Amino acid sequence: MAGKSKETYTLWADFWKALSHPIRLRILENLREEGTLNVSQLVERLGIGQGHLSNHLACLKTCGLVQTEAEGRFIYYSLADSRVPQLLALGESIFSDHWAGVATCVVVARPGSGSEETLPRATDRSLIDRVPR
Amino acid sequence: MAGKSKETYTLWADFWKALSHPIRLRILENLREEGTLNVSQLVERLGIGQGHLSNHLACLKTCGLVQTEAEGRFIYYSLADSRVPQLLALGESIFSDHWAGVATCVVVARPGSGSEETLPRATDRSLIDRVPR
DNA sequence: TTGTAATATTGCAATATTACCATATAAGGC
DNA sequence: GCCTTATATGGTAATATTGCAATATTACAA
Repeated sequence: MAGKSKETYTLWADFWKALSHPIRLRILENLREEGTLNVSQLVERLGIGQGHLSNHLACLKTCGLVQTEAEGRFIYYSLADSRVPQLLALGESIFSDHWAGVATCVVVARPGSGSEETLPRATDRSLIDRVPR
Repeated sequence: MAGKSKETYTLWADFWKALSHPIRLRILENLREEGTLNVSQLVERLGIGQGHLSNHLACLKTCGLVQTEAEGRFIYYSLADSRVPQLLALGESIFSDHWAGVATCVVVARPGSGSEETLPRATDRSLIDRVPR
């Protein structure tokens, strides 16, 4: 029997959910590239409403993926620790080998996730270049 | 600008969703411990309906987290490759430092994920009922 | 104090996901 | 062929999540 209780798995699943949203992933990638960004800078980069972004930031923070530092009325966000970029890199590694399958998964893929008719954009070299044809 | 398209982030988020369900995590942990299990063995270990399990297994397979080998009428499932247990270990490492926060995250935590109001759970009558008044 | 910019919180309609059941397929033995 | 077991698929009611707009808070400067 696996050593954890059912409740623990539910909570652990909730942790993974923090990574399961395109906006939250874009936030993490922006922070990985830039190191530190405040909310206004993220609003600008992501092109979404401030309130909406704020909800996602709160989620990432309580789940331990980002940390904040207040400076005057600006709040600077950055990745919480070095395990976070490691986790992103490992996930991306597996994902990039299986993105075509993910797009067909009825459980997980949304009705516009990519390969319904058009497979991921040709602008995305980092992934496209690995795709077998 | 982060190098990926919005569509790619959506698909990547879908990949993480494969990890974001307690039953799918329990499947992965059982496979990590046992190496290989068929569907009937998993039904028994998890105590859920076979059809329900089958949907989750299909999800894990198309997302590249598990692989199968048919042997007669049995289908044996195992983790897809060595990156999968690495990913689980890294995720668990971060999660175990932040589970209390995860439980409070409005975006991600379900209404029964664990410590709604830190430890002595409201459902724990044995404690609550003792409180005078 | 008042004004204003930066960020957070809340309410809710629209949308997506889950759990369960019934049914379908596939393989092996008789 | 027919029966049984192992696994997969489809429909759908119940439930959970998202996106957005309105509102609240906080910090600073004048």
